[in-house]
Amino acid sequence: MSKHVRVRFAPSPTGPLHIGGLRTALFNYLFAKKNSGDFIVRIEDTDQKRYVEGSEKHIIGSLEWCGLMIDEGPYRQSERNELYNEKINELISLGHAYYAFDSKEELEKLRLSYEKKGETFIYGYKNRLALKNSLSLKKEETESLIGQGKDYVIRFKNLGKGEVVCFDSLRGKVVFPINTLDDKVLYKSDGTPTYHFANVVDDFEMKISHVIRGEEWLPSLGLHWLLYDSFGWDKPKFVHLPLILKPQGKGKLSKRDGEKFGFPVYPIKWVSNKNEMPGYKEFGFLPDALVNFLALLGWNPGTEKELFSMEDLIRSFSIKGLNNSGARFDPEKTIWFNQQHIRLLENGFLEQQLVDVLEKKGILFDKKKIPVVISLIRPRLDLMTKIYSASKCFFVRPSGYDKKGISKVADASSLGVLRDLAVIFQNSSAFILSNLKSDIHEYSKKNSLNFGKVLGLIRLSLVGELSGADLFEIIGFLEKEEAVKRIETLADYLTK
RNA sequence: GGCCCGUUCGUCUAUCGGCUAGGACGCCAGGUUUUCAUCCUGGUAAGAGGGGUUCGAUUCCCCUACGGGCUACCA
Repeated sequence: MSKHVRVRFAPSPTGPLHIGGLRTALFNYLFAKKNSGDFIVRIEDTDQKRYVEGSEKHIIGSLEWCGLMIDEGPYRQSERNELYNEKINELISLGHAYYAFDSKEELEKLRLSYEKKGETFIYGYKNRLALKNSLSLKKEETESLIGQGKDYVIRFKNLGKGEVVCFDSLRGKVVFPINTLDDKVLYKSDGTPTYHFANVVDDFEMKISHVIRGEEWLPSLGLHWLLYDSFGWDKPKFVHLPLILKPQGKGKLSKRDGEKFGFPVYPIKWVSNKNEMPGYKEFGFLPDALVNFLALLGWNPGTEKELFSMEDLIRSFSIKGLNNSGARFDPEKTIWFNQQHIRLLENGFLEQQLVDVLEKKGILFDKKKIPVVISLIRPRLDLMTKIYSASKCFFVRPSGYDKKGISKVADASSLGVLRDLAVIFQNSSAFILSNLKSDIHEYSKKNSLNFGKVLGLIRLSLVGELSGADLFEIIGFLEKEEAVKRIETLADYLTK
């Protein structure tokens, strides 16, 4: 009975897509897929001045990387001018729009003078007859001005009184007194529509059933509502999503917060002639993890489940689970989600990733040993980019030693201890790890050394730092000769 | 300034009038018998304030405060 679900994601190509926009796209996508509907992408490029080269590519690329499959589009508003022309003429003949000839400078002046009085200038019902437009001028004057090629815009003609009662699926009734609304410009003097007009026309023409967009559009809902009414069109359902706020401080998340706080704000890297900003992908995040995190920022399934695949999200998604207050973005939690999603990965996938890095770095390795390495490093992988740093000790000798690590475990006695350890390793004839462990324990006890510190010393010599896989697993992997060699190398290093 | 929206642990959130206010991230402590990490257990910490309505309000209504958004021939 209810009509076919069609939703759209409508970004403007004024720069890269950031995670706020991505989340809007995601909720649209989830809603569409949940209801076997269509996910449409429409590029809102009515403002040529703000067009940024490469934006569209970045937007589409980001959606693709996250697994948001586009059913229709991308449409471009710049290619649909004929339609808007037709519709604006219709609106004028319906008496709901009019020509206005005031220059930007004149209006700017007016605004300023109102501001000085502590009032707000509204181009609308109250004062439009005192301004230069087709409502105040005689018909001939208007025609002559247009005939002369004078610049004009087309404005929406507000009723001026009463109120417009709108509905938002999340907030219920939203009421705007019409006298606080202005006669918004629908058509610019360059002959292209503004956002408001193109957006409403397209949503109608594309048979959009649900408009799911950011809360920053809520103040425009009144205007949009009136536009639908003026045309006599059926309205879609409206859902205004809460905004994503900065991790710290005031305001909504912005593109510059990434640089400021050191976390990515773009799904994939953004390259412009000015700079190159890595995205979640380049930081080592899995798209599923980003999607999972973003979905839970402003939505909840009503259960205590936290980990979702895209399929899970589609299955559980509902508008009712959406929440209506802004959410602060927490970079820490994205890492946790990523770690969790890495744990869900197939071994084969991780093994292939490791093989790829090793080959790229030109490091020789025994392919049979890859699965063992993966099983050892897997629990400590939070970012995919760490797959190499976490496993390099299995393939190459430390290129240096972590300074903090040295200061933590090394002291005057370390040199002697390392020499002794090399001997213990050497003498461990069968090289059975449990025996080796008890040998080292006994040695520490005999020399009243802290066992943990001794192990730290060994770790430092084998790995180069005080982190990584289980120490005895590493020793077993490297085997006696290599382990001894690395211990002696650290000893030599400390001699200097 | 005007208009619109919002307000539960530090953060993300649950609660559709009965709450000893639940979960997750983070942090802290302990355990997996002495390394790294995972994991497990426990701990920490909250309904902005004031009025109503009600037997009973975090939940409903109003006011204030605070936060957010919009206020362009930008989207």
